[in-house]
Amino acid sequence: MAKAALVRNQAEEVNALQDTIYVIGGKWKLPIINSICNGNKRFREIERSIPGITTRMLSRELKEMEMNKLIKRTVYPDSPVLVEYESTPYCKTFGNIILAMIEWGKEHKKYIQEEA
Amino acid sequence: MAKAALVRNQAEEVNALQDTIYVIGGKWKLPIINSICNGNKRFREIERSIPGITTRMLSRELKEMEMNKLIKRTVYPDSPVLVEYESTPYCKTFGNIILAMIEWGKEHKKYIQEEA
DNA sequence: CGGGATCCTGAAAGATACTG
DNA sequence: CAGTATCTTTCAGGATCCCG
Repeated sequence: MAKAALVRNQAEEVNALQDTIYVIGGKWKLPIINSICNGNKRFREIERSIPGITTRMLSRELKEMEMNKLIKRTVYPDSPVLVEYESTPYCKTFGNIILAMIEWGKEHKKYIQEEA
Repeated sequence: MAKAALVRNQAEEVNALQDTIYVIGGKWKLPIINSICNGNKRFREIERSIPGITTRMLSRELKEMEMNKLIKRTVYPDSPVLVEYESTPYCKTFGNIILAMIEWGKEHKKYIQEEA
């Protein structure tokens, strides 16, 4: 009984972990979420804030994230057209993951530098 | 000055985030780390604990993780041969990330189920 | 500025079979 | 049990050019 419960919980946790990996998989989703949550609103602004990303990838990811209600896209049809992206509350649920990963990355860098 | 500091910190955080994504990228590294940290030691045991993984992927990842000092591999050369994998302290530094991701996955499942 | 449309490659991952 | 060896496929991601 206790054994069964333990096994079930482990399976549940692996599944949860794999689901999360599936949702935020790839190189760009978390950096984009992070950028927008940091207050970047414009396309080029977000682009510049993420080293290495191309317009194509940013465009694709933003579109997908809008469909998935992760961000809100607003067009102000003056000329020239102005577009703004905002994070939704749902987007902010990734905060803990992003913080943990930033933290790990900083520690890792320290570790690497001490070794060298 | 304050602005410069803010910008620098943001850049530093993006880099840390991207470094972390690079290190734990792919579908399998975190689930494997999680499994071993949960006490699974044997190859087939780890394999069974991770839905969808193939022996090939597990074999490759374990080898790489051993090289990177994430795990320790011990062979007990009785017959039949016995092999055990253990997590190193370095491996455990991913704990917070994994916990945050498991937590998110569970919440996400609740959210999906409420919608349906 | 804010993207879209195409074309293309490399690496990740899957399938299957086999070994000591 | 604990893997290795091939072969194949998919697709995320890059490069480039184009548009209003």
